[in-house]
Amino acid sequence: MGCRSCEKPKMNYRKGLWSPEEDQRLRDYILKHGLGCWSAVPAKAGLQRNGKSCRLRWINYLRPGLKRGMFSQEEEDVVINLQAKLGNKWSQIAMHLPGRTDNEVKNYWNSYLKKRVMQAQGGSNPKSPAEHTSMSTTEPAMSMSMSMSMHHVKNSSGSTTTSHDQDANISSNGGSHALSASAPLAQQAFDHQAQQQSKNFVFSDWVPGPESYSVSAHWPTSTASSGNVTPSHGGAFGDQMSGSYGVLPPHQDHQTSAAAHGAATGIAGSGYFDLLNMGDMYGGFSSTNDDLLF
DNA sequence: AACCGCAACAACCGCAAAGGG
DNA sequence: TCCCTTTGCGGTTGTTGCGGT
Repeated sequence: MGCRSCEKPKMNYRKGLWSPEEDQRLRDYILKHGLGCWSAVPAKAGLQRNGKSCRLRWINYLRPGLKRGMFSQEEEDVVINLQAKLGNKWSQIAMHLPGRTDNEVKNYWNSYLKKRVMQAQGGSNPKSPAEHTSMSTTEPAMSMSMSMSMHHVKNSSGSTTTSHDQDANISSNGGSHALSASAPLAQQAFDHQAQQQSKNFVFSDWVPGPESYSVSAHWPTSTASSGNVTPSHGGAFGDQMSGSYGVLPPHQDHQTSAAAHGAATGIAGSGYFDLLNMGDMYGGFSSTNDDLLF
């Protein structure tokens, strides 16, 4: 783990929001050199950030395959139920949500789902992580039933829309019930979705810059899951990271309008790198297993 | 138009675990 | 085995945009 070869000159690191230029630098660097010693990335990429910040930026925003935008009903169900079962183990929860980061899940929970759960529970405080932990290790099924009235909304054939096989396997460790949300919660979540209609369910606006990339990156071969890396929509994103990307409009800032996101979505299916499919390509993507699957 | 409150999200901070020398 | 460094995770804070008054 330690990377003693990494020089680390003491410097005043930049903080705050990332500029498009910084994003581009980091993206370029990772594409060319792959993931390695984060502490060395800033210097080598010409960024005045610390490695920690670079890592976070890559994981939460720049890396390919990320979904952006509202959570689907199924994703909400997964978050609610896994939170009830695991507590605030956001990285573990995120593992079940391809394309979602632990940070995104955490934010979504804190800003929305937690309140919904509280309301559904009659205003009582959500369980503390400790409570979750102890309950999940001893009586997970009880934990589920206590947190909300459960009923099945998914069938065993994997009708979840995440199209990730892993999702079909989500179940309580000790129980036989499928993960699901209570009807009130589901309705509330649906209402929330309706309110957020303007936010399209899109994938990362991770798009190449003005130039075409011809990448021959040094992705750790041991981490390039050959089983998952199966470009099926024209994109070449195998363990060689070879191929060139189409020329796209300049990178949009992450807070662009839904229309801009929609444009990106359209691009994905029109001969450019299929970002949509990448969510499946990197099925296990989460902040906790980048190095394993990338 | 200005102010305020709120929601959403990006990013930082601190801690613990992991790994190499 | 210890020390140091890096990485990963979760909590928290900061920023921005939007709607209401």
